[in-house]
Amino acid sequence: MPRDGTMTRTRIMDAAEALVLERGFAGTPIDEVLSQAGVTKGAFFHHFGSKQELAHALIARFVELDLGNLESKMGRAEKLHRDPLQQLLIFVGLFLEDAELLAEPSTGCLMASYVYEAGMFDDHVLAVVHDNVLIWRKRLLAKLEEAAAAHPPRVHVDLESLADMATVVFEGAFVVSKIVADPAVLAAQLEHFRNYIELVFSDPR
Amino acid sequence: MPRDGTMTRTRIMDAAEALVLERGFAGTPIDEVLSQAGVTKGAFFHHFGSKQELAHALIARFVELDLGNLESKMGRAEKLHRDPLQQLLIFVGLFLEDAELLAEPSTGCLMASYVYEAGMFDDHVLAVVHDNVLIWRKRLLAKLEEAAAAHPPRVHVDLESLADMATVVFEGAFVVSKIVADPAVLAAQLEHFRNYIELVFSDPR
DNA sequence: CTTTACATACCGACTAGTTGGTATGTCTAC
DNA sequence: GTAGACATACCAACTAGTCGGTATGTAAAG
Repeated sequence: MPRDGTMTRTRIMDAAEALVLERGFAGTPIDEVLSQAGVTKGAFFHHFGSKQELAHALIARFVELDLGNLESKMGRAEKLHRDPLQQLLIFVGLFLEDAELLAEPSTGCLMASYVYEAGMFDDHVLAVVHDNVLIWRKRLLAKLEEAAAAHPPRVHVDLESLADMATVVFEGAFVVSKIVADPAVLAAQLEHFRNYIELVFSDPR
Repeated sequence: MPRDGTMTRTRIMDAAEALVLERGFAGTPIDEVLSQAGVTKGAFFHHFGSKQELAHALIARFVELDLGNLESKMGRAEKLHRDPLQQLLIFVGLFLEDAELLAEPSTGCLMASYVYEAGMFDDHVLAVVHDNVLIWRKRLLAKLEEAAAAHPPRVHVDLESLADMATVVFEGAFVVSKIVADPAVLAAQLEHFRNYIELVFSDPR
């Protein structure tokens, strides 16, 4: 085996992701990525055939981490309680824990960044984003249906869109958090989301 | 006065806004705007001193319309009912009416588009976005405090972040709606938001 | 153990095309 | 005629991508 290039590749991707989240994909020239990562143009085009290929690598890595986070937290929630409603509340709570540690506004979500430049990417890249959101929907919907079976909702709610609400809260909170330059926005919104679920399914007294 | 240029100016801005929402600001070359608007480079630089000046004009117009929408709907809600909680629910309902008319996903929010390219804009431009979100927060917070006074919340909620939740829902729903290519997302999320407010303030029975 | 062969990792000058912006001229309404 | 509303030609800087070449590691033949 020749020398290992994964270090260089990772440094390029780290620098690129940070820049894309701050300036957008089209607003991030390759040269800027290179100087941030401390590598040369030759190294870049050795690892990525084109800028578009970098875009794909970035979103693929982002989504993989995101799905890992989803599964990890859902798995922990499922082990921490037997009741599906409580599992959901714990699941949100685990994200809340993370959110409360933020010292400055999150750099945002690469998916949203891409969506607001959708015209720059081919369908291949956008499909990764699309699939990820549908996986979140499916995973949360299944859990919501379990919860609804055990705890009949006190008001009528559409469960599929309630599942989507998780993604909506994250994406919306990222945007607002950046606008008002306040890292606490995400935690506060997650708390409202948890409240809502609790109120919807709480047994009427 | 010689010929009226407001028509040309508007056409440039309309074309630019559509393109920016689809491809981002950096991803939208002036030439593309020109061909879409059917005007020439001379016309463009007659109306805007620079591309950055176009960015400012776009967000200023967007925010002005947005604030008009806020005030208009809040005003209508306040005339349709005397109780502040009901006013809030009607307020959200009026946005819901609009959302239900959407035949395809909204083109999104220019503020979010700018935030995900924040590094491209000067503080002057970003401040317009910041101020707008704070105005929404202030307006809704005042109404929420009235509502809370008349209807003590059944659970503890932070009213300021609940006010922000309106913006969060819009921004988040725009993103998700675009990702899953479904115009119904916004209406569904607004309904959840309305439900939540109702559940929080509903008098316990 | 050393030489040869070969593969991956990387370098940096160069190019073809694009982009924001300018310079200058023309037309039109008053 | 003059001032604002355009049009056309043009430029300098930038950008993605290329290309010939080098460095460094593995593996097998001698």
